[in-house]
Amino acid sequence: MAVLPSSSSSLELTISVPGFASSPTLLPSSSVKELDINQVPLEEDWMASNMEDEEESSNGEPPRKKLRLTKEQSRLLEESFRQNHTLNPKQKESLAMQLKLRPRQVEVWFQNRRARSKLKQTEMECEYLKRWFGSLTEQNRRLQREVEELRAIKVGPPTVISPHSCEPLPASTLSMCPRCERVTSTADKPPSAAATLSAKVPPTQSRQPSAAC
DNA sequence: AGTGTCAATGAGCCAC
DNA sequence: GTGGCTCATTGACACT
Repeated sequence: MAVLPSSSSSLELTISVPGFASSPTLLPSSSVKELDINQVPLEEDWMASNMEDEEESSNGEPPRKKLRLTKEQSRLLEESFRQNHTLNPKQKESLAMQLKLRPRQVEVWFQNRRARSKLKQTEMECEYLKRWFGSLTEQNRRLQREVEELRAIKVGPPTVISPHSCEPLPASTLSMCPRCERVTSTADKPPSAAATLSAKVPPTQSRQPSAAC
């Protein structure tokens, strides 16, 4: 599932460089100054500053900088992310050129973007499972109630409607006519030698009217 | 000051 | 060995 990017259009590329100030949007009190990359299009300068960084990083205490991608850069990255969640080296290179970023930065952005995407997906799945759990709980409650009701009905002695008197009769008074094999009630008639039915006969079955015998 | 966001880093795994 | 990935974590910065 693709996560829709937040769209924006303005272009403002800033990079935090300790000791360097150029952005008017930043508070003057900020200790870390901003370098507007849009105004530094020279490849050598950019490369040179990168080389400086690498040199510095190998020599002990590198002041870690925070790059903030511009909206336009983010937009382009999101666009290419929508097309492909991974980049081959050539795509990475050309995208980096286009965005005036290092290929490594593009790569990192895609890695982080995939991570964010996955996190969002997981969160959505979590939400979905929560809702599902809720509905299952509700369904379970309903079924439990139903079971309780059915149990309550079953507790009383099973009764049947007499085919003759149309009155409810205990099912234990039912018997089966040996000749026609129809259910009759001993309560309606005097007891006979016919085999008596046990109360196990389901009431629904014994409610069938028997006109014979 | 506390917190959230996100670029960046490093470790570990895997395929070639 | 190299390169690419995921994952956990760090640290800079913005925002409240």
